[in-house]
Amino acid sequence: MRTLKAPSAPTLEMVGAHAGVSRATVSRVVNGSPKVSEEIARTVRAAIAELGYVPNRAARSLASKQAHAIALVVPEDMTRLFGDLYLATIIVGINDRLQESDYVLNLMVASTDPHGKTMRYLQGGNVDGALVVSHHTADTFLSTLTSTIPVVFGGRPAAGIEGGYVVDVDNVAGSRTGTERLIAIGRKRIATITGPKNMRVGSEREAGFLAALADAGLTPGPVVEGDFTLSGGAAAMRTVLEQDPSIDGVFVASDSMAAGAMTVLRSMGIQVPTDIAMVGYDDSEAARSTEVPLTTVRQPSEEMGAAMADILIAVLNGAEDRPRTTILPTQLVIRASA
Amino acid sequence: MRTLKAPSAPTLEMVGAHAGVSRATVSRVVNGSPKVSEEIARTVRAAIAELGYVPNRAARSLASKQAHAIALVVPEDMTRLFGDLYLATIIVGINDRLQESDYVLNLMVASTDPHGKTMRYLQGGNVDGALVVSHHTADTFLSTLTSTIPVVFGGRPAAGIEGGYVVDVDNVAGSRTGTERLIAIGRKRIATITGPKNMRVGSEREAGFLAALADAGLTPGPVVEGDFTLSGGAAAMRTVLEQDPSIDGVFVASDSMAAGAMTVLRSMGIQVPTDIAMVGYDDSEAARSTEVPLTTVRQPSEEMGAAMADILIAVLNGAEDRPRTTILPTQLVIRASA
DNA sequence: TTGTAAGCGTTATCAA
DNA sequence: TTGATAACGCTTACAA
Repeated sequence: MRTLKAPSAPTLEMVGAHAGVSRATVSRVVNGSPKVSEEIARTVRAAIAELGYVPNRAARSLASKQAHAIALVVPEDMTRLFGDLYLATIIVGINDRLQESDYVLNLMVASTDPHGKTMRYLQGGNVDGALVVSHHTADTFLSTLTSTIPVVFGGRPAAGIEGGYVVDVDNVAGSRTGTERLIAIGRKRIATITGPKNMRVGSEREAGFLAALADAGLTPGPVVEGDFTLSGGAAAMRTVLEQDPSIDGVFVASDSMAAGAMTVLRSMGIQVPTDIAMVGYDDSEAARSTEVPLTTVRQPSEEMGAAMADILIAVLNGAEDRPRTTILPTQLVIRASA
Repeated sequence: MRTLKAPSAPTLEMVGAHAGVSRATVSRVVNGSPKVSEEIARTVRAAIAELGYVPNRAARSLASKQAHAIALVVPEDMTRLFGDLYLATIIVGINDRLQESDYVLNLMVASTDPHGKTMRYLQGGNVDGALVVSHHTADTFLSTLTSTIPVVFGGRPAAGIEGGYVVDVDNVAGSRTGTERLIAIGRKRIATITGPKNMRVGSEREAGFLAALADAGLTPGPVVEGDFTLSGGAAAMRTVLEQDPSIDGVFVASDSMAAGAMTVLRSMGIQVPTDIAMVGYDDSEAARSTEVPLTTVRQPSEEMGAAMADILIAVLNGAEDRPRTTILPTQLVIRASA
């Protein structure tokens, strides 16, 4: 049952009274001002703990003209596209860092109303900065944003977008490393199943594959385009085998496709990795669930989220010297398939 | 076109000056108070438009004691577990409704610090209500919340949790429908791969399966417990076949497991649906990516998010008569596997 | 180092 | 129907 009048949340004033100091002093302690004697600070902290004081964000924002909030902007299609852990994991990474700050995350799904409320909200001083999970598909309306508030993109945004910081994964190096694994274990006739070539990730991963082979002086086997789905991977695998039944290794640009490809090999009685070694990409759950556990290239999604948050917070704190682009390394995860 | 010094956002005062009225009147117009003469209202609206006035959320919250914010609380393990579209889709649904209101969504990943900042933040008047995506796993610390602010759970929370509203999916009816599909196409010897039995969804879906068979007067085939993963589904499928090689249908409690199960059938040369018909659950991306597109039971995730938001907003607007529990129906999606 | 006091932009209570 | 005028809880010069 609710009391007639809920005991209102403790204020600075009340904490001050409790600790025998003024509200200003409490404010200083809360904000970690150095000019407070350690003794008083201790008393105040005790009072804060005892009363369970939490700063009122509205009041704080009003007085300081800072929102103490960060927007997480997710293009709508992302929410539909990304079944895999990508988004969720990035969020975990972001959250990790934000938890230590006193910023709050405002989730905005963009594009339901691209030019209206969302933008006005973002530009209206309601958030101090924005994190955009773009995965290379960012809408251009976001470029307006970068001139108003600090923005960090996760994944390089579309070409037209100026300004902002970018955290990205080195796709070329990643697929190069994956391919090199195949070369290192002695495979000579190596094919690849790529992502859609009109997607940046698709072409970048193909580039890394080709570069690794070129460096090793090997001629590439069949290069077949896939669509990042399980069935697409299966279909592509069949095409690869039609084009060249003699291959002994295949680099597949996503784990889902690799899982599909593996079922095809299995059904044809081709042994992995004995007959054909296989390397995937993503280190998603699929990589652990295939019959032969998949050697794959891990994307540091959680680190990516953490880096995005770190950069934005640093910039909000006045860091001027941050590089505009941060490239995170990928990591080869060796399992049984190669 | 930008001035040297960004002109600070227009305030009520400025709009008032522009329109020749007091700030109070402007406030009334903004909030649609009926007691303003239409003529003045028009003038004020013109001034608002001309100046591009947007209310300052912080000031408004401070004065009205309403945060105009809603927390979306996601237990941390959810972010790890739910690769499938479940979470993302619910968020889309929530967002859909919130976009029309003037509430903002605060994303909170719970449990990094269960008893500390998050709870205090939630209870400190920083949000007006909370949406908890519990999927039956809600931590009990959330029960404290329900006595402070309105809470809507998506998925029935753990037993100990009192209060709050619940939006849930009818799992029993869903799996019953899925199983009935198998029966309808003439299968007689039907097995099931269940979810973990200690999870509510797991046991509920098993119950629906058994109920459908009982109604049809059929004896259940093997009932094997899975873990909702692809490889778990594969392993369970092998167990099913060991226990009874003669089955002609299988109801699988998640699409991921169904995908895994299907690879096993395929590798054994068993045709789907000719030899064994299969029905999955979730209608996740996996259902469209399997070799034989999966007939499956769709969870209305987006509608679930929308319902959660609707209910919370209604309650925040003073609705007292809302039922505490809302059950959403599932839907059978027929593809090729059954 | 600490306290006083003036805002921050709204809402809401009174009078007028 | 309108306009003054207090709050709301916090930050931040400015004094002490």
